[in-house]
Amino acid sequence: MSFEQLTLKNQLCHRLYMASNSIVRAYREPLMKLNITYPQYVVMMALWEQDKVTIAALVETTMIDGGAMTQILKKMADKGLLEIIKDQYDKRKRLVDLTPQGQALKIKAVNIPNEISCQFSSINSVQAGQLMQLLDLVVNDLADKT
Amino acid sequence: MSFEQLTLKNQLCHRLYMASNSIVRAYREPLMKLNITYPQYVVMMALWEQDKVTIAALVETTMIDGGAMTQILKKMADKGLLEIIKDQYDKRKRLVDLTPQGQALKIKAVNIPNEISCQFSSINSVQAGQLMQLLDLVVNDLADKT
DNA sequence: TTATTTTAATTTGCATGCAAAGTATTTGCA
DNA sequence: TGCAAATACTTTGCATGCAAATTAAAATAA
Repeated sequence: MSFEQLTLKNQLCHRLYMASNSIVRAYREPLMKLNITYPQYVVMMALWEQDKVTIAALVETTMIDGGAMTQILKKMADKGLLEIIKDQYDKRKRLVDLTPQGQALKIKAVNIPNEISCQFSSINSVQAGQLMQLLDLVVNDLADKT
Repeated sequence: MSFEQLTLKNQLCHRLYMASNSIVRAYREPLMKLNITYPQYVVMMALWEQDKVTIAALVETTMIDGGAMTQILKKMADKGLLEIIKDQYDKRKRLVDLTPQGQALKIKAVNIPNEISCQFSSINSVQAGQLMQLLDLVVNDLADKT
């Protein structure tokens, strides 16, 4: 156990922290055209894949905090992108339902992945795949450590 | 340009987002013993490496936002970990100086990297190295895109 | 059935991340 | 020298992330 590990350049975590912040920042401008933030974009992607899901399901898919999710969904509902409906069979649950505008936003968003990937001049698709696999390992290792 | 890219499972960014949040969350408990947050820990690591630096230098090293840095340093100063001194040669600048307590905290922190790495059961050191290299590429590609 | 426990969301308080505006100082140029 | 432009920070407003407390409803046990 040495002090050498306590160095920023040796910290996987700091790398992740910087990379995550950098890439979220990169999304900011393209997403501004859609009038949504990055976490809101994540929610939209989840809903474009599967609509009319419970908030709990959305929390699991996106890994966004439940408390934050409430606030995020409220803002998105205010923008008219979705509606939050009570589940008639279990009144504790709420179902999130995209509005036509929410559905339509997908078309405006379709080019965003390309806009972003254009900024990665030094990473090819193989490396991107490797990176995603390694990140999955990180997330899995850290999951459910209650 | 297909809709298939607009899928959470195909999003490098979402992987990064989840991984970064997960790992910062993992640091929460160990750091609570030191009474600091993760960004504060990053600042401490930077200062343990090099003390008496300007705030601008700290911002560059840590990649923490300047506005946030002001707040973070203020809290750390309140805790007695550091002092913020005016640069006598350039009164716009401030120098950050660790107190003896700030220096001493390093000893209590020395085991944290091990505590964290123990949680990575499915990643070996080679993969960790690969991951860090790939993340550096990401950060570099996205830097200075003003 | 009633009481206890669990589940699903919301709310609250604190700590950032980030953009934009504001404040001192210092530089640089006419 | 004098003033505009650049620097180095700080402040402010908004949007999360996260833990903890709270509320409402359903499931389970007694």
